Amino acid sequence: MPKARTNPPEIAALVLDWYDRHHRTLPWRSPPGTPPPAPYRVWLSEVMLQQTTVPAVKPYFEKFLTLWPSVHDLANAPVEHVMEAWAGLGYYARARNLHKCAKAVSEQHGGIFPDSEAGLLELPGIGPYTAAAIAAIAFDEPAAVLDGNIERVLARLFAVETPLPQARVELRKLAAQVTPQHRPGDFAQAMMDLGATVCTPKGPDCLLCPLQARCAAFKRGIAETLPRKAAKAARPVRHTIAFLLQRADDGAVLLRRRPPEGLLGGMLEVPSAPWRDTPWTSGDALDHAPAQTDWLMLNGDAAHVFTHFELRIGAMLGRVAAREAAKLDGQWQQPQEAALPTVMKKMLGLLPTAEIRSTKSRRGGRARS
DNA sequence: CACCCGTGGAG
DNA sequence: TCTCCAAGGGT
Repeated sequence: MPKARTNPPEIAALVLDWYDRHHRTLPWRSPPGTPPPAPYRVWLSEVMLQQTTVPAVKPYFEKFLTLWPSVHDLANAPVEHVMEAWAGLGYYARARNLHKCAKAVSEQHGGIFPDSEAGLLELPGIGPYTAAAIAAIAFDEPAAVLDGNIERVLARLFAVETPLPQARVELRKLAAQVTPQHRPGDFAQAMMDLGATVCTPKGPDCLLCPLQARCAAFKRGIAETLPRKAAKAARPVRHTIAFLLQRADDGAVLLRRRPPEGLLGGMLEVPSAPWRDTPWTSGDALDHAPAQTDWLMLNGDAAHVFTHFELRIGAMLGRVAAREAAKLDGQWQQPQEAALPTVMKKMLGLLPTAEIRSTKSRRGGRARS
């Protein structure tokens, strides 16, 4: 177990000094040295930022604050509305847990977030990283924050050559050693900014790094090779056929609510044949159609990449009269207006252009592929 | 620990 | 086109 060769307080001082000169202004952040943002804002931003980039989060953060200015507002909102507002951001369990957490804080903590790392850790959707980040940023607690950025900075600073995820034990220890008692929140954000803008995964800009003189990996010329990681598994391909069923009078499409857990849990979906590892023929897929009608195979297709598999999507087009539509399970929405996960929007994107508009003016017309 | 869980941007 | 991966959490 390599020992830190540098003086931890010196590391923090260098990083904080760099942060004072280079910090970025973000909607959920207070400038260095000023009072921290409300815990609600810190929590909301940290959950949204889990495995998600800053540019992707910005508009969602603003939208949520407008819709639900306080944790009570969010707690009192129907979970369906929260899922809808989250649509497109990904990792939908976060939205479910966000709502659960808001209810817990609102109803069990009087609307006040716990101010300790341990207390925060007990809330839904708040894991080790987020608990430490909120404690440090919102409550000025010297919690050791460790995210992907900080892992990279520390792995390089101390030349940790053990591959992830095993290296985490050591990295946690190093994070604790380096975390200062003073301005721990600014320090955590500074380390993450450093990782995001200077100590980047590829092509780190070591010449601009405030820690260059202390960086063991830079000294050995191996900065870019760290942290080491275990090889990833190949991504399998799965196949489905989307059933684009339109209501004849207004062009609305049939959508269904997915089960609450698992992939895209709780989100709306376009009905589709089971996602399997072999391609479908139109005949086989029809066994899974949501209604008996004339189905037309469309020529277009689409693909969507998930974390652990790729989905290839064909589509069939069907049409039912309003009276028949009312009998089917699910809900009818205009294709452009539905708040859907991206993969479902791609399915709707397979609708022939003429079919997306209201079909009122061309009733009886036949779909073409 | 291993696996599951989205998305879009960068190189 | 393809690979990597971003302020991780739940199970």
